[in-house]
Amino acid sequence: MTTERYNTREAEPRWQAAWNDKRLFETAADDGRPSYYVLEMFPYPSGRIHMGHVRNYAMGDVVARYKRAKGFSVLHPMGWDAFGLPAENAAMEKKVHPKVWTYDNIAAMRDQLKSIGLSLDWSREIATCDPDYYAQQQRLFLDFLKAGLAYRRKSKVNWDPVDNTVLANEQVIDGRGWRSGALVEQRELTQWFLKITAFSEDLLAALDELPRWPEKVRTMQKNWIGRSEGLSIRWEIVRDAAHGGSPTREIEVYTTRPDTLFGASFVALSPDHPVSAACAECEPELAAFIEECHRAGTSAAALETAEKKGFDTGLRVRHPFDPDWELPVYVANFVLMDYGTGAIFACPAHDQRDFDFATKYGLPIVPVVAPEGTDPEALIADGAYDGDGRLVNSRFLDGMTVDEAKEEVARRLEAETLDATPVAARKVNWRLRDWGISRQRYWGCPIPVIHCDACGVVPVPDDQLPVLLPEDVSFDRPGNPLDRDDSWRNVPCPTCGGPAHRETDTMDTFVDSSWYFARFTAPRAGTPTEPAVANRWLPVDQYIGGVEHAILHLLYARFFTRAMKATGHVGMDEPFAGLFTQGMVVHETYRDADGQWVAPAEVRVAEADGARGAVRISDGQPVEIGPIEKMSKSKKNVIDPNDILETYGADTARWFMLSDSPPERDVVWSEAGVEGASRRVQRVWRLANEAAAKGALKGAAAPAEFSEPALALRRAAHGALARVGEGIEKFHFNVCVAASNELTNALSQALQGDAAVGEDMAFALREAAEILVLIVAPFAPHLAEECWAALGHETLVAETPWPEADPALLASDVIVYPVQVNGKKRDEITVPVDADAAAIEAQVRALEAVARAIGDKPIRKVIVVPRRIVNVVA
RNA sequence: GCGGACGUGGCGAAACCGGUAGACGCACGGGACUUAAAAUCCUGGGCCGCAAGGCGUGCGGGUUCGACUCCCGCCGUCCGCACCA
Repeated sequence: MTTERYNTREAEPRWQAAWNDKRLFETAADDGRPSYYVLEMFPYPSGRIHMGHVRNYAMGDVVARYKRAKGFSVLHPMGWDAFGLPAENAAMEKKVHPKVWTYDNIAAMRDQLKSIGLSLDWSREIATCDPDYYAQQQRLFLDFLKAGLAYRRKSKVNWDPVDNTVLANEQVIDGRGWRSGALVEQRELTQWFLKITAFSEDLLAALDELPRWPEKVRTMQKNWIGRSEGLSIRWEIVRDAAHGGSPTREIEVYTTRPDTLFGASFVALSPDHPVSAACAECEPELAAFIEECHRAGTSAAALETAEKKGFDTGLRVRHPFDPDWELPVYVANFVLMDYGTGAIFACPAHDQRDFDFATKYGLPIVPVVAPEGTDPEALIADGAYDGDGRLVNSRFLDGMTVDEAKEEVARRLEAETLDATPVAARKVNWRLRDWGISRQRYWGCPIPVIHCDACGVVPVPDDQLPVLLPEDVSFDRPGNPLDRDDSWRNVPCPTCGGPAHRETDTMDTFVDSSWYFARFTAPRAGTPTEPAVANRWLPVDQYIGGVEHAILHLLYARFFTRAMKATGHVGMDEPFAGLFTQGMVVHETYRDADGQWVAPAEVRVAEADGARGAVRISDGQPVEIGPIEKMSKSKKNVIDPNDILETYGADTARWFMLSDSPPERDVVWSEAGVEGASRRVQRVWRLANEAAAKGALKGAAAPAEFSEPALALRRAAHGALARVGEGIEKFHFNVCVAASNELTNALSQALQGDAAVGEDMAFALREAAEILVLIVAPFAPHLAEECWAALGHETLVAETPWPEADPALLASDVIVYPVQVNGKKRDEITVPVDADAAAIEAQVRALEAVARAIGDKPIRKVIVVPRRIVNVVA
């Protein structure tokens, strides 16, 4: 037995160099092989990779290496999502230019990623902050502008008056800027939008044609897009406010429950509704109420718990079905301006919000829907009823089902008119809004337009692209450096030559990641894509990343692909045919007696008397073991991949990431688990060397006859081979690892003892070792190369085809039938595969265990399920 | 509140289409090798029970010769969205 150990630190860089020298992972030109595009979500260059990256890229690499071995032409590129706020923060805090900071980080992370041994085509590397990349993004933007898919409008934004910048919703904490702590204002700014709503219907419908996406993600997108069918109803204003009044003669509301119209008790307006504003002009108390709503509205926490509040405007509207029925109009804090028409009619009996409101202000609550045989009043005794039923208290609707009543109301109101136009119209409403992409930031892709007083918004002409970011900027003052850089900002108008200025907003960084997968297919092209090449590779066959991008990134990318199709850059609608969302890497947390977090590296965990305990290594003080949580700096439960790679090597880290836990679930990182993976790596290496010494020579012919032990080993090898291939196709990597472990165990068994082996076993040993090496290769590629060389090969595993499992060895010539009596297993019998049911039954009836189990009852039936099981019914 | 997912040994988990529940691994026990340890190898184990046997996939029902798997009703955990009319 060999006592040496496999030296990962020496071997891994050596094999990486070997792959690199042969340029094995650079994607070949179209050579007629079927193509396969594997992509993992590209990282933000924070400066260090984390364990989540290792897991994500290990999964992608398994697929890439497997598909390559299966004969596909594989595209597996890597790049950097390199624009964004952290670079500007670093510039402010550390006085480093964002560009320098970003490219330094990229260099550091590239080295780290390369040490993992991923089969990436580095020749296609892109960073979204490369002028080459964002130049093409500017072309796309201008094409979208021309196609009407980009436009400018006024929009409310969160404005931080101290930092002079716009904040995203998630950057506003309790109504204050996350950085400055200043009270955030709502400001109207003119912003650029991309018209994602142009594709609402298609983005929704096409989700049903993405069978290889997780159901969860499709559902989340469906909810986000939020299609609803309803009726838009115009209510005539019959009495104006005491002083002043409404600018219009009517109020339009949107409802999905027109059937409840006879249960209407009031109309409610959003505080931002134009009619609310008009009424407020002569009604200081109302103005104050609206102001209060705005203040409360900035805090998400306040919104959740906010009490329903309203203010009677004094306006009265006429019920569409009854000229004598007048309803009050309130301004209510729970009505949203940007959904529907910003106004609703309220039916308290069948909507909980309306119910709360009506209860508070003493408004009527009339039930109009109830299941047959129930008391409508009792139904709403302690809350709104939103279930199904038949109409009551509703005149001509009485007795109808909800659906019938909806249809009847729509039909009648479409026919009625108010001021010569129909009172109501059927309407489909969407929750999805257009995508605001303006950011008042430096480190992003400049929006390539010029503002001219005479000509308006002028696109930057193609020969003046790209609009490059100026490099000489300072971050010592708040606000957008582009805005105060006159030499960059002031330019002549491309149309009239007069004085003009550049757009100083840059694009949301989600734009950058909305098309990078397409750019990878022709990363150096002078146009955004080369359509013929893009069409060969896209859609991405397998995309892998975290669920946290289920909505925004994935929805934006789906929109972008459609917009790029509309502008002639690609030929398909969907960017990702297959999507896999992997779970997080989590770790135990530790706290000392003072409640301070302690890092895993400072802790020693030991088991004593069956209970796990932990102490701090430095002072031996006990440390409390806390819950397992996502790795985060604040809780200090972070494992640095660098430490792992140095101690155990890349293969161990990769192997561990893919063992045990199913890929879609969280994986708990533990020291013991890594140690285990490391032992497996060493064991495979040892067994491969032993098999090389004891097994047949490379390329030896198969003997005609195999003894039972040799045959068993061959079956184990081919069985594992089949299971691993199947497992990879289905993303069951943990099952693949288990299958390769089983083969490792079988090989180890066969290698026991010092006796020389026969020709048949020698052949089986080599065959099993080679299969083991090849099926382990996608998971632990360096190890595989080392073993492959030990087995006498001069070629690389990375260029070796995936072996075919021999079907004859997947099936045994005998079958073990479990024998049940009344569904409980009592015995088992072994019969030849071709044994017929009658013979099996006879054998089972004769079993002593069967007789014992049935006692003196007669056998009623014997069920023989071919190749599966026998059940005796007594 | 709405929507979705999940619940199997001490732990992570596996189980094809309804057919031997617990593969594989972690941790643990016993043994071999060793002056000793590490490493390695062998070996044990769902639970209760001396055993025969019984009980076991969150709980309660149902369908079936047979249910982790299908159906109905609960309980629990996690995730997403959230005043969307």
